[in-house]
Amino acid sequence: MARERKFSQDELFSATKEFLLIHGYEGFTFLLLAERLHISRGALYKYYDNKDELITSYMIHELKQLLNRLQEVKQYVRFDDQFDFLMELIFTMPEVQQLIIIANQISANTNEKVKNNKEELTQLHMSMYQYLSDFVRLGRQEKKLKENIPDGLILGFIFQTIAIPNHYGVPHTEWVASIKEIISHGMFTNK
Amino acid sequence: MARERKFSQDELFSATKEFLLIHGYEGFTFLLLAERLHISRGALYKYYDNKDELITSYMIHELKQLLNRLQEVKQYVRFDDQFDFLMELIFTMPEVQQLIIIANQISANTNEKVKNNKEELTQLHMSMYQYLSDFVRLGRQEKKLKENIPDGLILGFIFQTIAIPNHYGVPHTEWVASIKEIISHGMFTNK
DNA sequence: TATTTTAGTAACGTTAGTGTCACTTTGATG
DNA sequence: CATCAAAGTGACACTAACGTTACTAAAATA
Repeated sequence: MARERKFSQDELFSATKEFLLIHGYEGFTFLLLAERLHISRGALYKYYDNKDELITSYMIHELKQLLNRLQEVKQYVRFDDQFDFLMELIFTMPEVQQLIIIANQISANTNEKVKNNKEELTQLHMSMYQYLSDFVRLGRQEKKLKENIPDGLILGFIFQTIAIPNHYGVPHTEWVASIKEIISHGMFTNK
Repeated sequence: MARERKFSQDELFSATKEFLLIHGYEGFTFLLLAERLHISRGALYKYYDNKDELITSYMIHELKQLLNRLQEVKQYVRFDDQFDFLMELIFTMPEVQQLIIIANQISANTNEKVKNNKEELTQLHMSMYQYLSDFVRLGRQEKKLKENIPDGLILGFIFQTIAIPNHYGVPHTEWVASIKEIISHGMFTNK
């Protein structure tokens, strides 16, 4: 290496995440990022040809981390334990859902690197889906999950409910416990 | 009137909705809209000073419609019936959640009209919240809702679950029935 | 210490969106 | 049919983001 960088990849990616969540795909710019990192806009082009390449690279990083932690689910034998683990995991990365949606706005691009990145993202998605459908399969084997509810909805509930805004600042543990309660046994009493 | 408009307010608003959902707040432009309506960009400035004013006006229109239909909830006396009505209603406007989030990106603006529009939107939100908290109160009175679950989460579940993507194209009635089932009694069997 | 390699800068032309304005078009009304 | 008011146009100046490039700065190494 000839000269030290003024910023770390970690700083770059966490700023990327922040701005993507605030401004969305179209509102995300290299200038914004450059200012945050105290470098000039031009410097960023040393590493990424355009924002699609940067964003997809960041998303690969983010999904790899998620996948890494997701595979720990295998350590749990019983469905209930897998469920608890999954809920905890997802609550540590509540923005991932939204980021995936934002990243999907990246259209078919002429850039070769972006194409490759998008393919890698698809692979990562599929790996994630593998773990999740194993989880559902286990639940069905153990007869823990109601038979008539489609797989996609079971996973959808688990992933979507973390995005419910906690407007009134209910304490985290209480909030999570309530969500797990509803997903498991509903919000209705049996009266 | 001196001359007929080339577009109706309905066309304008439905295009606005479409582009907002596709491109988000920052990606929404007057040119996009003008092309869709087969008019020049300049013509739009006859009606709205800028995109914030257009978007807030559109959102007022959208929320008024929702509120209009929401107040029918009063016609139902029993909590269960109100619940059914609410679920059906929300499923007819699944994008409203996302649109509200997008509209919230509009920052404090110097334009007086935009300020007024934003205030009107706040009012509409509060009216909506009134109906919804009446609904929750009824559920608690009838002892239909579990006591330990916070209000915000009950409403959050109802509003958030409509955004779960039905990737595998489960038929609508089946999908809605399953969502109601989970919200009411959970996805777990009692074994 | 001279060389090489990488990091970063600053300026350029380009493109796309913004808001404005003088102008033309259209159709209803006196 | 002349007039007027609203609808619509197209050009203008401006700004912000884009991607490129010739350049300078810094640090490792030979």
